[in-house]
Amino acid sequence: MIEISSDVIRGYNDTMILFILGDAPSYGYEISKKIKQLSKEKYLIKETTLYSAFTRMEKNGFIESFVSEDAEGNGKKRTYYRITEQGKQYYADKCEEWKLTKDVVENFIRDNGIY
Amino acid sequence: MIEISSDVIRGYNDTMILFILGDAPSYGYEISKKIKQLSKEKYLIKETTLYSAFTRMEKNGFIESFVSEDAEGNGKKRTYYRITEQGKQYYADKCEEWKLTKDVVENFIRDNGIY
DNA sequence: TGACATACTACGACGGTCGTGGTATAAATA
DNA sequence: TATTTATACCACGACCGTCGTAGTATGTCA
Repeated sequence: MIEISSDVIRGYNDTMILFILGDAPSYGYEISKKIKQLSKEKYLIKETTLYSAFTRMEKNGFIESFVSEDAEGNGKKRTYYRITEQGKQYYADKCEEWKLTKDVVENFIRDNGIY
Repeated sequence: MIEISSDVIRGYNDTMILFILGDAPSYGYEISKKIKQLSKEKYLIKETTLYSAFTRMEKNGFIESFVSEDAEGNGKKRTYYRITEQGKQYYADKCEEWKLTKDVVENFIRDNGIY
């Protein structure tokens, strides 16, 4: 089983989080579950990576936090994050960048790595 | 003009170098020119990134260095690198990993970044 | 009772990238 | 002849996203 090293993904963790926040505000644990699910179990974001991304992105103005009870109404307080307009712009830029990146990298990939 | 941040490419610089060394041994300056050319001027590897990749990959056994006069026979000595069997295996693994990575990231990309 | 899932945070190490600056030779241009 | 540009390489240290470790706390299920 091949694993995706996090160094490859580096630079796209933020994009994945913003993709999810584009649908609705969410919180740490839920986001990590959604990343797992959307990647078909192929990628699991580390907790520390996730929460430090929150801190960084809030500082950068890409997301905003607010404390709220969760949707199930069980009275639990959670720190939710919502995407900002700036975050949406950043996400759109990243989507463009991805296309370029893909084009570039694929020039250096051989099918099955065979010469 | 959108630029590819190096953080995205991080983790694939080594792969690009090994792709080029898969054809024939080469040296720093030539490799950087080939990366520029193969990426259609969309990616320029930084000199320091390139030379520190050589050091790292030689330590890891992916490449071997040897000093030789260059092909034009002008008597200039250059430090050439050649890919090893281990390097070929690493490159093949990276090609496989790339497919996975692409699949994963694309689940989080929206066309034109629009919701 | 004990394991497991949920929910979050602090701290510090790791390592690839990159800015800065240095050395040296050769060719081209003014 | 003087200067610039291209070639060719390296040392050093800062930066920063990632991640291992560890800790806190609550709820659920067996």
